[in-house]
Amino acid sequence: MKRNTWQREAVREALDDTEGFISAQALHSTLHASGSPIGLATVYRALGDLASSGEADSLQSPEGEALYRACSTTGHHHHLICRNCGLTVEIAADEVEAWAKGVAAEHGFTQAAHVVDVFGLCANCTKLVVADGADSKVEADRG
Amino acid sequence: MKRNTWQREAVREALDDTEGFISAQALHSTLHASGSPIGLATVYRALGDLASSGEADSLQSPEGEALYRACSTTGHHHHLICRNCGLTVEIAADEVEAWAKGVAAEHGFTQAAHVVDVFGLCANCTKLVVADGADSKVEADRG
DNA sequence: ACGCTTATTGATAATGGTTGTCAAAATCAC
DNA sequence: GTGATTTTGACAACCATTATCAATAAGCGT
Repeated sequence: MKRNTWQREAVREALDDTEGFISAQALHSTLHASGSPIGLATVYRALGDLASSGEADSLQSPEGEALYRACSTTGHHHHLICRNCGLTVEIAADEVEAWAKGVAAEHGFTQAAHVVDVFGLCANCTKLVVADGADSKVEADRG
Repeated sequence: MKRNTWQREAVREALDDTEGFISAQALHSTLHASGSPIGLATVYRALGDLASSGEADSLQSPEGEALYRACSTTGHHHHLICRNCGLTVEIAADEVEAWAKGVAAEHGFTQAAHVVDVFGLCANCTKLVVADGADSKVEADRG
C-alpha cells in the first residue's frame, strides 16, 4: 500500500515551484535551504516515483546528471530547453512521433521509443548573450 | 603539440571494428582481451578526443553511461539503436532538422541544437524476444 | 483513540562510471 | 642522439545514485 508522507508532498511542491529542470541534489539543497530536514535518499526516491508515475518528466543532462521537472501536460511530449536559464517549453510533436515510428519500421525495428529534446537560448538569454559580446560555450548537435 | 601514439590508434581501430555503440569500459575490456596493455584512463581520454574532434559520436545510454561509436557519416545525423544488441543505423533526418529549427524559432529560441535518438529492437532481436516470450527489460552484455 | 502491521524514512556505506594526480615513459623537433 | 614536453597509466579522488537496515510513522481494523 502506498502511504502519503509530508516528504513526498514537499518534493512534489518544490518541483512545482521550480521553473525548468532541476537535479535531485539541487532540489534537496533547495528543500534544506527552506528548512526542511528531508533526507537525500528520500528526494531521490520521491523523484523516481514521480517520474515513473508520469507526474514528472526526467531527462539526462549533457553531463549525465538526471534532471526532473513537473510536467503540466500528462501525455507524451518533448521539451525545448534554454541551456542558459533552464526555461522549458513543453512541445507536442506529432510530426516527430510519426517520423520516429516510420524510421524504426523502415529498418525492421520494433518497440520504438525515442529521445527528442531541443536545447537553445531563449529570447531573453539571447539578448543577454549578445549584449555580453561572445559567450559561445555552445556545445551539441548530438543525435 | 598533439602527438601520435599507438594507444590512440588502437582505440580508433577498436572503435572502427565495433558494430554499434560501446562504452569506454567495454572498449577497454575488448582491447585488453586482444592483448593490449592500454590503460583505462587512456581509453577515456582517447574517446573524449575522438568525440570532440567529430571522429566519433557519443550519447548517453538510458542508464547514464556514455557510449561511443565511430561514425561513417561526417555530417550531422541521428541514430536508430537496438537496445538489445546495440546494432546502430545512421539516419539522416532533414525533416527533424527542419522541425527542430522551426519549433525553436517559434518560441524565440536561438542557437538551437537537438538530441534525437530512436531506441528499439532490431528485426533479429525482435524474433529472439518473441521466441523467449519476454517483452521487457531485455538487458544484455554489450561489450 | 489504540495497537499493529508494514511502508517509509534517513544516516551511512557501497557502487560504479568518470576524472584528477603525478612520476615514469614516449614522442617529436632539432 | 638530445632535450623539451606531451602522454601514459596505476591509483586515488569524485560524484551521482543506490542499497542497507534500524528506527519511525501512516493507516488499517478495532
